[in-house]
Amino acid sequence: MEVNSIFEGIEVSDISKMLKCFEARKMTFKKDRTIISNILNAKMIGIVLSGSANMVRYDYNGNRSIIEKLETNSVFGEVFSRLESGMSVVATSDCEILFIEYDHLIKRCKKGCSYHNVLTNNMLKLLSKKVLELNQRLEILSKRTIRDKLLSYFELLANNNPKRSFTLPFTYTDLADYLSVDRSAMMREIKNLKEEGFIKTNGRKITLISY
Amino acid sequence: MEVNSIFEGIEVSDISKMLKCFEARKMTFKKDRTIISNILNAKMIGIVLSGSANMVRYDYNGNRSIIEKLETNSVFGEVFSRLESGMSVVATSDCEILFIEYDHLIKRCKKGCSYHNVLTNNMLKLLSKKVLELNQRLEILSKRTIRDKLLSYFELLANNNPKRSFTLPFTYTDLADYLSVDRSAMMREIKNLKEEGFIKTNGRKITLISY
DNA sequence: TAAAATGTGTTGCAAATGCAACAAAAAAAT
DNA sequence: ATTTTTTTGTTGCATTTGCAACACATTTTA
Repeated sequence: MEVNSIFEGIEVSDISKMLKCFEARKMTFKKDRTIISNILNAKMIGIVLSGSANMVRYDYNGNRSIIEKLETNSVFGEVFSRLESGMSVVATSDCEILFIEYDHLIKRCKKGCSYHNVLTNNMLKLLSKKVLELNQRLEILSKRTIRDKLLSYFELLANNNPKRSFTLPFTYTDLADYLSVDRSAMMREIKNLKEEGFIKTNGRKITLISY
Repeated sequence: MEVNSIFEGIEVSDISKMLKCFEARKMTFKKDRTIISNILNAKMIGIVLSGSANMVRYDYNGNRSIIEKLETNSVFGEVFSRLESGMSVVATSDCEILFIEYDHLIKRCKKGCSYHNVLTNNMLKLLSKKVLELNQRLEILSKRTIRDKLLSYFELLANNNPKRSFTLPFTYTDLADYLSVDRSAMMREIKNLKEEGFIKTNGRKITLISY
């Protein structure tokens, strides 16, 4: 079975007990506020309880790269996804983030909370999922041309949909940052793909054409 | 503490008991032989017991990408690193691979092997490590130019070394595939970096110059 | 609802990259 | 020790990409 939340399969009453035991802290952030920036020290993980965020990095040229899209229940931070220099997490909508020290999660707590096993297994499955997603991301970025990057990303999005049609999960501007390419060059390539009959678009809704 | 092997902290005698319980199979491969190609079905994981291998993919243009370098103790396969279409694992030296079904690892076995917890924790740490590595890889590939890709990869390699000097872990030809760029273009850029005084090279030994 | 900010679509041009092809060096195989 | 294969280093040229600069549409904010 698919695990979506790190607390899946644990009673709500037990969760709040655990959180005390972990000294977890919940914080809220408005849209576009920076949740974390340049954290190198704390071995903290963050859990998106509600809302969404992007993990981004700006290089010295001012180019933004969207490293990762964080939806509700996403886990980020040291271990889950290293926050290296220049990286930050920015809220893309109002959101609630729960911060927990990583070590608390891993080590059996002294009070012998009975749900540590479930938690560990959930972590395992979430991490596996993340590895999968990272590999998909890598596959896309390892493509040599913008065209191939677009097509393999589109393929991924269309994969679940029998009509080979999907809606982009963000703006075209963000898409360019996600694929790490110049926006105008990307738009040009999308235009080419349309003219050559590979795709149809209607705003952010895209349909792949199968010859 | 750093975990390097999935069986770390488990007695050798217990390991062999477990392996029986898991129906694990050990196979040996000669250098350059394909270990797995296009496995989509089996939820197997492979553990490199000795030797090394590369996880590679060829696109329809025949371009090879080195997705991942697998050293001794690396874990690969479904969950750890999805083997998508076109991907394969190729031995880069004679090696021994242990194959285990993923579900066996996760589920408590019926016979109640006592070391399952240790195993799960090791998995967790190995996975965390892998996520970290994947993120580093992503950071490199998300750089927009060959120059920046080279520099951030070199930075990574030099990071441990106070002399800011290191030896490439593979050939320049492989490096190009690892960075997903054209080899000749990469060589040209390395030449530029040398001429502009950013690096010095002596074969595969490279030194970063800090102005 | 008016003004401001952000996103979309487009283009010319310069710069970076990929491709093809080659010679020479180094490594591996016989 | 010779041959064969692989790797390194290089270049000209075509293609792709990034950059800058727009106009217009859409969304957000005041």
